[in-house]
Amino acid sequence: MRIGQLAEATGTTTKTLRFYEESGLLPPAERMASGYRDYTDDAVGQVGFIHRGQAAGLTLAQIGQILRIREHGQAPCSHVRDLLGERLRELDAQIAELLALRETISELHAQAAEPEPDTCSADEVCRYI
Amino acid sequence: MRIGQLAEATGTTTKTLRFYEESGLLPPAERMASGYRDYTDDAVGQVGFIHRGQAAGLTLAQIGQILRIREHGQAPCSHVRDLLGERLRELDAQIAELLALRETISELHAQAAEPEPDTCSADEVCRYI
DNA sequence: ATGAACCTTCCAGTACAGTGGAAGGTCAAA
DNA sequence: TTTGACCTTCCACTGTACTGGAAGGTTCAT
Repeated sequence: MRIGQLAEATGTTTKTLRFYEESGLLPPAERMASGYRDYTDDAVGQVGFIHRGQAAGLTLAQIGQILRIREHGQAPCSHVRDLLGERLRELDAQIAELLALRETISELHAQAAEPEPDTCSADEVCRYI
Repeated sequence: MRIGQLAEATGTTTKTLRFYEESGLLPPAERMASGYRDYTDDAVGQVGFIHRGQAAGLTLAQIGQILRIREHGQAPCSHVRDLLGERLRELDAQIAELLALRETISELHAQAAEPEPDTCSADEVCRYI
């Protein structure tokens, strides 16, 4: 399979696949006589793993860690457990922050929903902020 | 006021203040004979406006837009209203996305909380992802 | 006069996950 | 044979908001 076909099969771009290879997330592909990358069907699953990792909120660096543990012949389960736990805590913090921000903005927006004030004092940029 | 004093008064750094000036968020400061930037007290309020804008979830580019409207002598109220409304919609989408992601990760994490499986098939990287 | 603390400019780098484009090679069909 | 789609490498850039550091000038106290 050539890189364009793999890209189509996995819903990504050739640029991204080369970037993944360069980043150590995909093993360097075999090459055809022409120099074109020649992927086996396994590659679809490998890219799928990367995408599932991303969907689970992991960074490419973290996905790379898991892959490297697996390459060393170990089961990366406990590491994955830790990563997911950590991500969960980060997410909770992030969501709380965003909800607080939403409150702030919601109030500002409600105030700003009033008709254009004729009296915007010249010494402030905007009374709503 | 020199730049270090303004930085302290506004809770930021000299690097950041020079960056704001370069980005057009602060008017170029007057200079002393030595070449040092010389700020008036107004600058504290100007930096405060930037910080309040950031706290309201606006980007520096958006804050710059508001400032430029104000410079043209217009009241930027309706523009601010639009920006806040847009930001609110973005936030809602972002929060929904994060909550969905939290669900996904939570499930994966619960599965991964079981004791280390002895049987991790060799053809998958990690059964939890 | 000398050292510390402050200031100046300029260049470059951070994190993240790619994206854009140039210059050139390969392959199949018309 | 030539056109078009595909592939290769390499380098640089995107956006966001700064941050780090070098090399040098200024101010003030000791």
